[in-house]
Amino acid sequence: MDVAAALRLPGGDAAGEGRRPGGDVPEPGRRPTMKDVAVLAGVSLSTVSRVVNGENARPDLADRVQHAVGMLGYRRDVTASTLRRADRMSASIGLVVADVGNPFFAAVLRGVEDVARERGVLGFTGSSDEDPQRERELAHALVGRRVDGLIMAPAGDDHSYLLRDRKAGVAMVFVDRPPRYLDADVVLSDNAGGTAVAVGHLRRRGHRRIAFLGDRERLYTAGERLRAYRETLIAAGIPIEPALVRLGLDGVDAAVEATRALLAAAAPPTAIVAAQNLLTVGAVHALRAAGRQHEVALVGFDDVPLAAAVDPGITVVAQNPVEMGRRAAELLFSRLDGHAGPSRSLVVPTELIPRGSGELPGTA
Amino acid sequence: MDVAAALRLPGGDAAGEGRRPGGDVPEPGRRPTMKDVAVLAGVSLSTVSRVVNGENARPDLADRVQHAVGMLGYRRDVTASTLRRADRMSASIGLVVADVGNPFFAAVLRGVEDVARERGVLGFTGSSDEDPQRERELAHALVGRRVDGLIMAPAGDDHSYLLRDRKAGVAMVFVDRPPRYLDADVVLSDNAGGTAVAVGHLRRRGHRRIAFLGDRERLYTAGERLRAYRETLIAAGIPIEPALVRLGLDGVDAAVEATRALLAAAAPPTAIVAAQNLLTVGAVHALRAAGRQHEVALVGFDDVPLAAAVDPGITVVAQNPVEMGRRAAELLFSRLDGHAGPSRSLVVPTELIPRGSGELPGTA
DNA sequence: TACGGTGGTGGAAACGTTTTCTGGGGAAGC
DNA sequence: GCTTCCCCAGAAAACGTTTCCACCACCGTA
Repeated sequence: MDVAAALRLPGGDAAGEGRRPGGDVPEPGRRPTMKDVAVLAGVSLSTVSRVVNGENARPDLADRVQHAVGMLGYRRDVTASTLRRADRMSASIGLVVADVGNPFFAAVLRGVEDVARERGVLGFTGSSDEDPQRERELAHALVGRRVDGLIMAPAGDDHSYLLRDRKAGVAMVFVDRPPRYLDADVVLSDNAGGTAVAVGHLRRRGHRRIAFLGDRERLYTAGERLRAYRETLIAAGIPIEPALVRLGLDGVDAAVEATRALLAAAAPPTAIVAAQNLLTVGAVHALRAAGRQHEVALVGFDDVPLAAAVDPGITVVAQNPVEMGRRAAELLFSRLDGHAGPSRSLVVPTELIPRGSGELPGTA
Repeated sequence: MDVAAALRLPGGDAAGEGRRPGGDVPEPGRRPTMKDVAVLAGVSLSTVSRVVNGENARPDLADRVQHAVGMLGYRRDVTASTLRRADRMSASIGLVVADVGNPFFAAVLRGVEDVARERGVLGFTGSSDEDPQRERELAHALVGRRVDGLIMAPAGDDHSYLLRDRKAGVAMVFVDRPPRYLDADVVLSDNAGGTAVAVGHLRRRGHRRIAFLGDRERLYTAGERLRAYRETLIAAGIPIEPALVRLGLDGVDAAVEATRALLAAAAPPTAIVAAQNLLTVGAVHALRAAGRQHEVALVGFDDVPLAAAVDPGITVVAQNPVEMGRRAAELLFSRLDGHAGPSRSLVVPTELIPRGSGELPGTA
């Protein structure tokens, strides 16, 4: 029986690539719908829907439907389904991070995917590039695609614009950085604790002149780490020396330049805390270029590949981005499953990994 | 005028977080639709649609609509729009790579996003983990969400299952690896050329005993690099020594182990080619652990951060994953724009970056 | 035998949007 | 002044699906 002809479908000759006479317009190709399946199986549309969704139907009818589905290669249209169904669920979520290409955020995304996969949920991903405006556009674009939930590493400093969407039922979880003017679940690294450990570690090796390389202050993580740096030093009775604090560094090159300037100063630091993965890489390069990598101590925040292979090995305060992503996804799905309690806040611990660079002694 | 009351909307008190009496069920919250806008603006549904889509309408009516849109916070439902519109475009694409968390693929995704962003297109991302079955499931899930196109770094060895979807109008481009049993656009790295350069580079330093660390052979890139390794050696009159070829390595640890075994052998290699980023990292660690990093040469395929900071610096054949992603996206969008020519195949060049490890002399 | 309950079917409405179609109003042309 | 044409507003159908509802057949029980 020629199924395709019966239904006026373009014909399912899966092996027929290129069998068409050359040069004709590629036919648009209609996709089989439930109605097609219903006709072929000789049942009603509703029955097809029920069978496809696994609700119970008369066994013989179910068989006919399954068979027709197979013949036509029918696949349910999730978007149409979402539009109609009572719960409006799309099995899709939106992810906004600073940069998909940054290994830290890539790992976060991976963590989210691990959890989402088990539920058959797919995620849209987008990079804000630390631009609040772009973050907003992304969030709107995602909501417009009717995602069930949003996981964001926000760049902006006002997230009240999301209120309306949350009220409309969009679940949201923030990761790496908390929202502002919006009360929502959040998963953070132990920024302050990790930084305090880093500074303390250097202090115990006798360092007093500890420099700080920081990202743009408006970013939450940068602010937290800077704050902890200052507080830890002050608690140790060491005054903050502004010349040793370099902020607003937005990448490897900026860190190289800042480190070079620090080393060239009249009173250079004996140790450096690099508050972000790219800044650590920059500091390493600058230290080596100056030939002082065995002299000036370094502790980085966030681990980097090959950190153990350089000489000296780079001591870091490692984060756990995959775990952060997983946790964020778990919080999100618990909301989608109906959990309605007050917002939760999780802190994923950091771990100091000594590898050499952080154990160089201070000139006490 | 109380807009919300007029339309039976939940009420837009954006500042009213928590004003609800505690403990009540969070109301589901209906989202305003075009119909609501139409009622408020006192025009017909079609007029709202036209205004929202920027078609020309009477200025005074357009103003009323815009105003109503603002008051209600109306946002168009892209999924419903896709369902109805003639071209069925969703402004969404699907991306399937081996692992979102691998820096190489993360960079590819970033390249794709750069191009997609300009068009207001958002991408779903998923990791196949090199599992053909998982790849298939992902592709189906994406098509079920009615993406306009697919960009895939395939794991499987038969992609004819995508034929039906391509016929139905889904554009597809393959990246990093070509499809099989399917004729489609593809963007590749110069795997063979890059490997030949790597081997030639070592040859010129007098190396004859050059080992090869390779990924699972069934992966296209792994196969290509292995082939080029063999061919280059044979062309140079050097017979392949099976003991020096270690395949099937699926990560850092496997590479560490393989390198350790190579070094411990009776006749160890004087140089190593590591055919993938993670394998390079593993080789570096093993060489250092054995204290032979200044003795056994190393060239890696695909660059890694900090490669310049280790001692010796790691010579690599760098790929350009961001560019690969961009090119793939450009090919995809050209198809979506109606380009109907035969499949195109792009090769993105690689670049040898000498940093020291590849310039160690062979014991000629 | 009559009756209410149960389980499952098919028809039809609905989701939020775009598009086709019909019709009215005004401008232009005779 | 009348016709023709064009532009654009509004009504209604359609996209592919789920859900509501009416209905039927069958079962067990009174």
